[in-house]
Amino acid sequence: MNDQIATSLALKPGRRRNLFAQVVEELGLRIVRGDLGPDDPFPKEADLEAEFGVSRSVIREAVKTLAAKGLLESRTRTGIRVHAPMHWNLLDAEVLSWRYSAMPPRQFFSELFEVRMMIEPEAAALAASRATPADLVEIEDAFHAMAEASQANVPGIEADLRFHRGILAAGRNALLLQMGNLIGVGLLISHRFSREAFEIFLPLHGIVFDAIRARDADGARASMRDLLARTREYMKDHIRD
Amino acid sequence: MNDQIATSLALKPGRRRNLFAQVVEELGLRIVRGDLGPDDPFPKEADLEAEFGVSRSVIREAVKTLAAKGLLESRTRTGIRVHAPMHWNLLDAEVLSWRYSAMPPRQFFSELFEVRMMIEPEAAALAASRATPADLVEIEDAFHAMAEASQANVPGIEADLRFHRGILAAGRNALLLQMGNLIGVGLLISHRFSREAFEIFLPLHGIVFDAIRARDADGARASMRDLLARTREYMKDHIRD
DNA sequence: ATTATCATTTTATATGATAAATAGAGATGC
DNA sequence: GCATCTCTATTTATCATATAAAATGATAAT
Repeated sequence: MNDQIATSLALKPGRRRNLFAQVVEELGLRIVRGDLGPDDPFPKEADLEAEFGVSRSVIREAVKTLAAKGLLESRTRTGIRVHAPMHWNLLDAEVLSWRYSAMPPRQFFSELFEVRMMIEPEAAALAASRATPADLVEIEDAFHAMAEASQANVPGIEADLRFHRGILAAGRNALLLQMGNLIGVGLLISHRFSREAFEIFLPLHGIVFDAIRARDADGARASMRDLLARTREYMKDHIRD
Repeated sequence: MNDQIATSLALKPGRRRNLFAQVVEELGLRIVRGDLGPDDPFPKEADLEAEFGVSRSVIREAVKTLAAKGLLESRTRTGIRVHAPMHWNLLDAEVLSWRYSAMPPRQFFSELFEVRMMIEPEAAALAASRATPADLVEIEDAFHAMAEASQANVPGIEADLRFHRGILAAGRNALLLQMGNLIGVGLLISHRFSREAFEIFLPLHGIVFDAIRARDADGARASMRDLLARTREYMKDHIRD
């Protein structure tokens, strides 16, 4: 096989990642974009081999990966079928990023914040009741890293994520921690469309942390809600599609 | 290869599903149970082949599947490494079910309801504002199916799930819909430990639906919160580990 | 009209070979 | 000593080919 022409058609020249990852990403994007719907005939293994110019193992492993994320299903004789969007594992980091690149940023952001608003204030309240000393240290560390990044005028997105994840972790509920991916993409968007947001909202993070450290569940909930609501308002004017 | 002895050791006699699915489940369970932690040396491909008595393709595809669910990572030369639990896709239906079978039911249930309490009341409120006529029909249908199942004294778990999923869908936020898996497992537990719960809480479902149909967001939120809180209370006394 | 049988298509599994990546050992230079 | 560089051995990544199993839809039998 090794059809160079087909290869160059489908596989980007970013030749750093392995073939498997490239095929997964390309097919994942096509599905999430809606190029390939549940009713469209999906190419069978042999066709995908030919199109991407890769071996059967690569195609099969990519298909299994997408199936594991709920994007499709593959059965003997039937072939490959795209699943309806309700079956997709939307909280999976990869699926989330494909979806981000396939949706208008404003809509994506609004959907995302709707869920964050449900989860994070309650998570902060739980953190206030349950945080271990180690949890508090982690959150405080992250906050200091944010402050330093702000001073040094370097992107503090990583520290920001650590801060929010730290709060989720302190809630001591593994399912909550799962929402970390959402926050990650949310921050990515914020930082992409506004450099200032980070510094503007730094003090509000401090208020959240103080409430958690003071074991003030209601205060933690309220201040987290405030932080998120204000960020959402602010970003409304800064995201352009 | 085809080592019959090794095969019989690891693979259950439930010979209905294919080898791939059996290996995925067995390894998934081992990881979620903690038999294989992030620091333990994970068997390499060749060892897994030998242990399960299956070919490389099956092992590789199983490993890719588990990697797609965030349970592990596989790299050249390093081999396979289990990921820390914070990376697991806990909302994936399969991972959720492995986790359920690996945790004390009470703890699992409590963790699960903590998140449902954050999501579903707000989802109900959103549904009250946003539900399309078709959404309302679907929710009502599901409710009637629940009522019929109750009358006929047959398990209405499927209708119950449809009801809750219908509300999530009516919230018109794809990320919310993702929580459907949580609800599914939650119902499975309820129905497993108590046959009566379903009938006891049927009327409360009706109240939620009425509020949504009346476009009463606050009422929908409150009644859903009530339904969940009471279910949680009730189940507290009925789950035994 | 229902069930049984069969042919065909597609994925599932097995195997063996080569390529690529990289952790770790060991050599080198300062 | 300590850093850096080189090489080697190990492991996964990829390719190629063959055979098995599953399941759909047609066809035949009852």
